[in-house]
Amino acid sequence: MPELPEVEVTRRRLMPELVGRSFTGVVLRVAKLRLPVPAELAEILPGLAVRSIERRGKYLLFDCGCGWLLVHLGMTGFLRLLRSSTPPGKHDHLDFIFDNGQLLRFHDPRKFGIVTWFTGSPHDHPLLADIGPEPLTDSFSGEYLFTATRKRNCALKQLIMNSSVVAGVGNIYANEALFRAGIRPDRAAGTLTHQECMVLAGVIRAVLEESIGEGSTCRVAEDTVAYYPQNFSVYGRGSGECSGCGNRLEEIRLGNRSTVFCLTCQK
DNA sequence: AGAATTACCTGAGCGC
DNA sequence: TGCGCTCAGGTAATTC
Repeated sequence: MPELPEVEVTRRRLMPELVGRSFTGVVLRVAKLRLPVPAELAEILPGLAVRSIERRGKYLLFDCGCGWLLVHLGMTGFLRLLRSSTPPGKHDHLDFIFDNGQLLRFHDPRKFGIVTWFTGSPHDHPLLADIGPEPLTDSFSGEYLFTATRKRNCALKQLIMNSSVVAGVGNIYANEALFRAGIRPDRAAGTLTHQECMVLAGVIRAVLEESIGEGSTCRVAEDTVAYYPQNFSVYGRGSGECSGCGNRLEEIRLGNRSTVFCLTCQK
């Protein structure tokens, strides 16, 4: 389940390997992802070099000069760099072959991912145009969050998971951030005080940065990938005890998403 | 406009 | 052993 930290770690891992490299080929085995993978990639990409790899929310953007390769890992997707002779396995839907004998392989059992191509400005792409501020930049702040929560009656957790409010906060880090901020996930967003917004914005940034810093959330070895070896305070601990007070954690569903919190520590 | 619901997909885990 | 069920969850589309 790649969330923003996993996507960022992937970006940082791929940058030094791929920037300056040219595509020599594309092997498309399964095109039916969340959006169809355009077959034209095989004609477009060869000869183009990767100038940079950027990230917007959970989307990876490979800058190819005349256009962009847009990749989303969905729920179960990941990208691996392999020798170009490595035989594909199950769910290895797509390979990008590079001029140094490496291939970038897209693997995604649930096919919730996206691989597509576009030209023009990322700001204008329909998948990217409405994404809110990046939580790791100054465009996301307590002040912003205070404004964004005014007159909003939805549950706070659903609001911070709304990508048009803030980019890239998924279920895991929404649960974790609210626990650390001491705020109940089912609070109506509009009831947050200015001070609570300041705390929450800082905590969202902190949990994401810590996860990126650990770098271990997306550990990629030869042919094994493990997401989230670290321990979470509340996520996945529905029947466990609160690390703060020892009381039993509460598990509810918000927007059909598993939501875990502490009735004592979160107000 | 905002909020709630649904669709997409496969593997793991469970009860029987 | 295996069937059928539920759950996991990002996000766009749809509906209210």
